[in-house]
Amino acid sequence: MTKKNTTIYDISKKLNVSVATVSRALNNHPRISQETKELVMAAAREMNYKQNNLAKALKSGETKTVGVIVPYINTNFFSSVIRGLEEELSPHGYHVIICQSHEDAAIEKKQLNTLLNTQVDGIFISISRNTSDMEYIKKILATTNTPIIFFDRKKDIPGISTITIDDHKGAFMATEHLINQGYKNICHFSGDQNLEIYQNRLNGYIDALKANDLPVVKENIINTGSSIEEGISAVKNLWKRKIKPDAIFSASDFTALGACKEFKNLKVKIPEDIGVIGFSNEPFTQFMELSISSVDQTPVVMGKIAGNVFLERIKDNSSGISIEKKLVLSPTLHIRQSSSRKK
Amino acid sequence: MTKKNTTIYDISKKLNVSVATVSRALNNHPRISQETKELVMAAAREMNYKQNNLAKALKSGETKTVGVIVPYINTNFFSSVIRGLEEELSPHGYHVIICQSHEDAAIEKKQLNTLLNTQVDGIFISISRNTSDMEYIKKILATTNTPIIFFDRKKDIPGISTITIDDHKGAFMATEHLINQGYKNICHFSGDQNLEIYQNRLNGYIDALKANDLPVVKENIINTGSSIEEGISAVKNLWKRKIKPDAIFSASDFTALGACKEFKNLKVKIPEDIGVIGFSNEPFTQFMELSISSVDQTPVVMGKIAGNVFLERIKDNSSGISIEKKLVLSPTLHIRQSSSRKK
DNA sequence: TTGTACGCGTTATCAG
DNA sequence: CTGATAACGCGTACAA
Repeated sequence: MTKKNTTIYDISKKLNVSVATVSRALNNHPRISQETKELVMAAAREMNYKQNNLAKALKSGETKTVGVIVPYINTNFFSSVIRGLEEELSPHGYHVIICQSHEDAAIEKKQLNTLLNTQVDGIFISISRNTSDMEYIKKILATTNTPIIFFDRKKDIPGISTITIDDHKGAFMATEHLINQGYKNICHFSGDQNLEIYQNRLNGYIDALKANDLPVVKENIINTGSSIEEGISAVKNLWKRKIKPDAIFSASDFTALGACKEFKNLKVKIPEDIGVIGFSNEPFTQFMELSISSVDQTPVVMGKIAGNVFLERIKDNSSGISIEKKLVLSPTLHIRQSSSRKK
Repeated sequence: MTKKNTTIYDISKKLNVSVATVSRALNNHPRISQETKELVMAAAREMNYKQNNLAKALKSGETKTVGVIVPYINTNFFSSVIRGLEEELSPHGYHVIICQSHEDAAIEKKQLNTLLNTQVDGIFISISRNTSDMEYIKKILATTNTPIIFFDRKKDIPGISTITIDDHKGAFMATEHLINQGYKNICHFSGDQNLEIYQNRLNGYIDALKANDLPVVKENIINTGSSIEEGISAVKNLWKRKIKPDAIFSASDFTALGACKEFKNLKVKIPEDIGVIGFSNEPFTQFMELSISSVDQTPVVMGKIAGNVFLERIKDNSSGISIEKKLVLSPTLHIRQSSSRKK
């Protein structure tokens, strides 16, 4: 009762030709007569033949499939990167398998291995918060040809290409924008310092202060995560101080949002009394009645470029060369109401 | 120079046993001595053996991979469904391939075919806006065993299981909530009527009015898409009327947002002068300073249930039975400021 | 308990 | 231009 797919054997039997001929006809091989070509094509259509990519992959060693591992897929940033990836690779016949690490290094490692077992042609990773051990990745690099590409959340490893945005620059721009708006006592909500992106944002903040002859105050660097709640409680603590800040550059839009909520609660006026700017350009930042300034990471573009790096790498691979690339995209500052004090 | 993966042949050669023994040892076959089992395992680890799922799949006919086709992946709803799908299927060893139809029936059809060629074990689809021809899907159903499952945006086809939410109920609840808040002249922003979900929301709205002895006014059903801009312009047109509505039930959160923006612009007070409620429970609806009421579709749950339907179907398949399921989830009403007039 | 040999569906090589 | 056959890596029926 199980429906069987028709194979080139079925076609060859029906037409009394060899499977080799059928295969060649189907692949439009030059040394095959137009006549039989059409004959085969017609039979294939009639018998509803569908090429079995599995067998082809086993033979050729190419699955035309790539894997991508992200912490969670249902965030604006990661789903947008994956969108870009799919749109870049799909026209070249590649499928995209998605895996979630749930911010867990152990799961991430496991996903990586199952992807390798599935013989994907390439793997894209944005590492989890607590990923630190890179030895097993180096081992994979040494024992396989599968290209691994990091995007956004990366570590520097020889042989691995990376696509990131210039977080330092984004943070620098955001901070300097606040300074230009006349804010002088600027706090930073820092995000998880285990990740390079947040280290870079912190450094961008510090360097912008220095470049503008403002003091770097240790107490103004607040260690937060990336949630609304942490933004709220950070502001609560801040407002117990005698000397209060007049601006906040948050490494996350969500903590920025939490801050805005709490400021409203405290009847502190934005942007008059305090300036706020976030990072990521989450959709909600522009929807708010009091729109929140933010740094855009152009995630769809990042995905497309990651896909392109992979395609180039595949091409280079066949010609023997394969040099890692370190691509850094430039972020865009979106200035909105929450930080616009000057007219 | 190309690094070759080690196969069971390599292990068998090294250990001077047959490939069959290696294969069995690796799969923990009962009738194999503990001794050789450990020997093989050790060698496998040492030689960095990775099972080639491709070959296994070709042999077994199961790829342990499913495909999912959605209009776009980077929307909160679809990426959340896919998250649920991945979390349900991953523990069972399945990978998820994602495809985007870009709201184009032709692309959707093409994606479906390439997924079929890749021999996926199942396909999940939320159809595009302009998908109407179902003949080729019926043909696929007739000629292959691959289960196809629709979620959210569906058509009724014998043999295809569907997972949806009760859009009629969600719309009914939303409308009745507005009525209970004392609103009497309620408009509906309707969304694309080619899709069942929007038809059902419209009908839910109409039935709620009837159930509460309110007149169904044709002019109060506004044909909109799902963008902020359309919400804005719809309100602009509405406010040219002599008799103005006092509430809006929008089939989309984005048109609801547009409406709120325009009302602010017009200095119309929400919820005092006009009540607004949307649909989808997009993250931003709760973030707004004036939070927007909405109907939650529980997308992650929908994805998990879709995955579960697939798993059950696979099980049933081997036992010969396979009856389609039509699952309808119940939506949840989230009442927020934009529609809360009574204390 | 272990080994031999075949098949999954394709493509590629070598003959003719 | 076409045909026979090996090979991709694995699991398994059959045999020992």
